[in-house]
Formats: sequence, C-alpha cells, structure tokens
Amino acid sequence: MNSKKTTIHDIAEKLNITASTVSRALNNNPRISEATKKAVLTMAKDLNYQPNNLAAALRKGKSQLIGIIVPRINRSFFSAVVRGVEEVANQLNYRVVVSQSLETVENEIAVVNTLLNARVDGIIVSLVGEKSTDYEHYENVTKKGVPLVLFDRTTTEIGTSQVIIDDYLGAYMATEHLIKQGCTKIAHFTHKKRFNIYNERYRGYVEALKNHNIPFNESLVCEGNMQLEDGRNCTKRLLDTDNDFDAIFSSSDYAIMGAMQVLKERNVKIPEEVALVGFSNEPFTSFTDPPLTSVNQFPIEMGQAAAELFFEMLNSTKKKLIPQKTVLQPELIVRASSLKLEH
Amino acid sequence: MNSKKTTIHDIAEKLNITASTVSRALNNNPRISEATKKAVLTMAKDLNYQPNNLAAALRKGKSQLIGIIVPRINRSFFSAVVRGVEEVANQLNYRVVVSQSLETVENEIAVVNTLLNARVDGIIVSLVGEKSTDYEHYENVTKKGVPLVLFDRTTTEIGTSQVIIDDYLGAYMATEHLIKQGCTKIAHFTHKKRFNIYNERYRGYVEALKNHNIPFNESLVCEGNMQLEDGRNCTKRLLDTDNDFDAIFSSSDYAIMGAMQVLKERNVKIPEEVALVGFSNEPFTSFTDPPLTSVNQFPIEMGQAAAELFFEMLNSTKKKLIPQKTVLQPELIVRASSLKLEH
DNA sequence: TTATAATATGCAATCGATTGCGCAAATATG
DNA sequence: CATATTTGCGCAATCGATTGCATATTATAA
Repeated sequence: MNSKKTTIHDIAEKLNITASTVSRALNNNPRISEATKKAVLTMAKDLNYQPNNLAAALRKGKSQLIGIIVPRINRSFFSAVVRGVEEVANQLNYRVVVSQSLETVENEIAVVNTLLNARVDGIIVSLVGEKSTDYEHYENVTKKGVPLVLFDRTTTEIGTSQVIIDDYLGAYMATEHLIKQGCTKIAHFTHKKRFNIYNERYRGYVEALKNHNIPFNESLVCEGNMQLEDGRNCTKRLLDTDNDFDAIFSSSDYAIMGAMQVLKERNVKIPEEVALVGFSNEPFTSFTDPPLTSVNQFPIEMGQAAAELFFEMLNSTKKKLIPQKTVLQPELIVRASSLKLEH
Repeated sequence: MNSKKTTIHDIAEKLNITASTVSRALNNNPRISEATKKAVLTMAKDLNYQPNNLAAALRKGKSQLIGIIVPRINRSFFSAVVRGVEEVANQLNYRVVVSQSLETVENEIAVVNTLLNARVDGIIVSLVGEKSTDYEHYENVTKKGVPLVLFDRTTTEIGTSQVIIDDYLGAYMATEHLIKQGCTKIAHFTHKKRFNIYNERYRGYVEALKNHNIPFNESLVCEGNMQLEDGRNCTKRLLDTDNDFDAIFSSSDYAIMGAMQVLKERNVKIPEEVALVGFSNEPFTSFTDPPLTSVNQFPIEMGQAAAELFFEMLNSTKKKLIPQKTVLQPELIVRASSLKLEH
C-alpha cells in the first residue's frame, strides 16, 4: 500500500527512458517529442506521481516561497495584506510563508533568519523597529541578493522597494473633509512613536489646517499608543481641560472608537457637537453607531502591489536595482460620524 | 562580494575535516568532541554560514513546514487561528504556509496539491465543502501518511483528528441566557447550508427551548448565508410577517448586525423589545451600540490545539492512529444587547 | 601487556529533480 | 548524393546536508 513515493526515475524505468527525459517532458521542454510527453504524463498519472518541489528547489536554488513578516497576523489590516500577496503569488505558482514579529525586534531577527534558512525567494515585511539599528538584519537580506519589499511601516534607511499609501494625502483629505463640514477646532490623535506613517498623517493634518487658514493648536494634539484606551484617555483629557473642539481626526480607528465611547458616555452628540474621523477603515467602522468615517488603506491592493514589486525585483537581471516606491491613493470613506451637513 | 553561499563543505575545508563532521557538529551530535564543535561554530560564524534547510529537508524527507488552508485569511476568526498555529509551530521550529481556498472546492484541491508538492509535513484545514465527494483530496492526504487536522468546519467522513468548539453548548448557553433574561419568543438565524457547526448550534437552540418548556416555533427560524444582508432580510421578514418575537439568537455576528441595523431603523428598542445574541465574538462586537452579546470561539486557542494535535500525529510511531477530537468550551460574553435585567 | 571498549572522525551513498554537453538519427540544404 | 542542420534523448554532475558503516585513535579492563 505504501509503495514508496514515486519519482521521475520510476516513471523513466517503466517507459525505458531516462529521468532527464521525464523531467523535461514534465516541464514541457520543446526538445521532447509530443509522443513521449504524452506517455510520460499518463504514466505519471498512473503511478500517482507527486512532484517533489524540495528537490527541484535545491537544484534550482529557488524555493517558490515568499516569506511575509507582519507584527500580528490576526489584525485585519495585515491579514488583508497577506491575502493580497497570496493571491498574486499563487497566480505565479508561489507559496506564502507567514511569520509574526509580535512587535519585537528580537523576534523579527529570528524570523528573518529562519526564513533565510528556508531559502525563501524573497521577503515582504511591515517593520517593527523605529531606530536605524533595527534594520541591520534586513540590510543583510538585501546584501545576500534576496529581494526585500517593505509595506506600510517602512523606512528609507534600507535601500529597497516599498509600498505605502499616501498617508499625508489621506490625512489631508480627512482633515479637509472635517473643515468643509464646518469644523474649525479639530483635535488630532497620533502615535507617540513617530513611525513614518504617523508623521505623514500628522503633516497632512497640519497642512490642511494651514491651507484653510485655521490656526494650529498644539493642545489639541494628543499622543498615545493608538489603542482604544488611548483614545478614551485623550478624549477625557480634551473634555476635562475644557479645550474647545468640534472634531477629532485620529490616526487610528481604535483610538477614535475610544473617543466615541467617551463622548457618548458624556452625552456629546456625534457629529453635531463633535465630528469623528478615523484611519484604516477597519471592518468594524461600518458597524458602529454612528458609522465611522475613515480612510481606506486598500490593504488587499497593498499586498498585491507588494507582491508585484517583489516579482519585479526577482525578475530583474540587473544586480543593482533602483528601489521602487509604490504609493497607493487612499480613499476617504464618509459615514455618519462626520456628516454634519446633508449632501 | 557575492562570494557564493558558504556550505558545510567550505567550513570543512577550512578546518581540514569533512562535511560529515561539520554537519554533526552543527547538529550537536554527541559523537563530536567539544573542541571541534567549537571550532566549527566559530568558523561558521566567520564565514557567515547560512544553513540550507532545503537540502536537509530533501535528505530527511521532511520540510519543517505546516500547510494551513482557510477559506479566507482576512477573516478575523481564521487569521486568529493561524496565529495560534504559528505560535505553537514556531516554538518547535516549524514554519506555517498559508493558503486560501476562497470557498471553492476546486481551489481547495489545487491548494492541497501544491502543498503536497511542497512536501509540507502536514496540513491543517477548515473545510469548504459539504458533500462527501468534496473530501476525496483529503482522503488522499491521509492515505499518503501526511498528518491532517481539521478545525471548525470539520467532518467525520475523513478519518482524522479535529478540533472544534462545542457549538451545541455555545448555542445552548446563548439561548438559555436569553430565556433567563425573560425572552420567550426567540428567533434563530442559521445557515442554509447545514455545515456541522450550524446544525449543532441549531440543536443547542432547540434543546434550550425545550428544556425550559418554551414551544419551538418553526417560523421564527430564518435561513441565509449568514452575512449582514441576510440578517437584514430575515429581520425584515420577521417584522413584516408580524411574527411576534422578543429576541434573536444568530449563528453569526454578521447576520445579527443586520438585525441590529433594521431594528434601529424601525425604532425597535434593543434589548428592551428585542434582545440580540450573536456567535463568534468578532472584534467588532464590543464596538457596536449597544455592544453585542456573543459566543467566544477562542480562535487562537483553537489554532494552538490544532497544532498540538498535528504534532501528536507527527510524533506518533503507530501507522494507524486513532483520530482525536479536541472540543473547546465556548464562552458566552454578555454585553448590553441582551441585558434586559440588571445583574 | 593484550584484548576490549569507547571516542572521534571519515567515506560514500543518498534524497529527487535539473541541466550542460554530447551523440545518434532524422530531416533539410545545396 | 554529401554535408549541414534539426530533433530527441541519454550521461553524469550537481544542488547541500544527512547518515549507516568503517576506521583510527585513545582509554579501560583483564
């Protein structure tokens, strides 16, 4: 019953040809006659042949695997990106190996190493670190000639391709939207660790105010970890210090949810008294009451774009390729939480 | 600069020993002296040696990879399961390859095949199909001696281990909770495709009614695809046909969200007039207004349990192992949507 | 001191597929 | 008809690590 796995040699033997021919036949090599190809194919089926990619990978020096590293896979944004990558990769007969860095650089280093050991053909990653010393293991990757693509949480310190959305623009659109709804005292929630993405969003916020001649008020900016609780704290502080504000633009949907909770608890009307806009368009944003205006980051498309950049690098013949940067356009999804005017 | 990848042979040469010894030293084989081990280790570091798992995998016949197949990775339940699997797997130096079946059996078949080609050491899967003919490709897997573990959407038709939560119990708890809140006319939303899990939940609902002497009313059961829209339709139908009901227990959080929307639109008070309970404890359930009572399926724990079953199978010396079944206890998470009484 | 056991390492085959090179037969060209 | 070309396939090395068996050296026992 367990008649050993059948190999191309078994097929060759049965047909009185060599393994080379079988290999070429299976790979549809033009130098093999149609007749033998057909014979090989049917014999392969008869013997229930299952190709061993490991052997091919070893010989060819490529595993048809893409490693992808995300902080945590069970976060809707990241899992959606993975989905996008997977869909493009599968099309081209590549598989995706998923790893979590769990937000620590040590994990990240370990994970990069095991992926390299597994001889993945490339790595797609959303970074954990923020200091430039946190990137050495990635410089190692590029030095080895393994394609590396960054997404969302990126850096320019590693000279490699990346895909991001235009965070600046997203924030600008969000803020401008609030302004057009008549808001003039717009608070902003941002991350205390100033990743690129949060800095850009902050910039967008500030610029939108400036371009509409609204004075920037430092005390309306609140920093935190961008979690629900941080949003709650920021909102309480705003309310308690009696800072006058009529809108909040948060760089995170979770933080703005905290705001919504606190405002409701204190019977502040949304959006009449305070309008709310988040960032990321998390799946829950359409289920809140009122539904939350947010900025769509197109995570699936981001994954697809990352995969495409990866394959470009992979297929590039040049040794030194110029890092590409794909910038996706964000989309402001307007829902009731910010709609003070009828449209 | 690109001085070829260094192999154990390079290390061997430098030290005037053979590759065998290097291999054994790196694997900490007791038959190698401490001295040479140390020498090998430092030389490996000096030469920037990166082990090639492909070669080892080919030789040993195992890849240290676990394939996991989910309908879609960007669904919070599934991504959380993947996270659980990954965490256990990494501990044991295994990597996880993720694939999506995208809810079609054809995709599933293709994906199983490529995983087998990649020589994964086993497969963990939540099934797509519902007909027994949909399982042939999996019977193939077990026949080849490749460990297979099912989770959530399982079947007993494939003789293999599985991990599920006690869906019956979860539904029973949910229904009983509603009864204790004083509800007597409890509607139920279920899936029109009667996967095991939905059948079990249906059973739990019916049994809870029975045990509390509440008559079962067929017309309060509504079937659909368990999406938001289905929940909306079911709720409208219930309202429009003037079926009297004071609660809904839905086998899906999405469907119950549809219910919440429609009820709000029609100014039906939640939970006073209609109490709501969902299933799955999706992340958004705590963000709705009112927050949604739901049944926690412990997805991360489910992933961990699946991984543990996998490793049990892997390490079992017996050829024929008895399929194990891990049943997790669900937890009813009570939130405002069903709380008619103060606690 | 000799036989025996333990220790440390080498030899060579192996996992399964790929591929450059070579060669014979078939076909085309002049 | 002789030479050149194309077609179809085989030979054997190769990818890099593992491992059963053999061997040499040293330590121990009798």
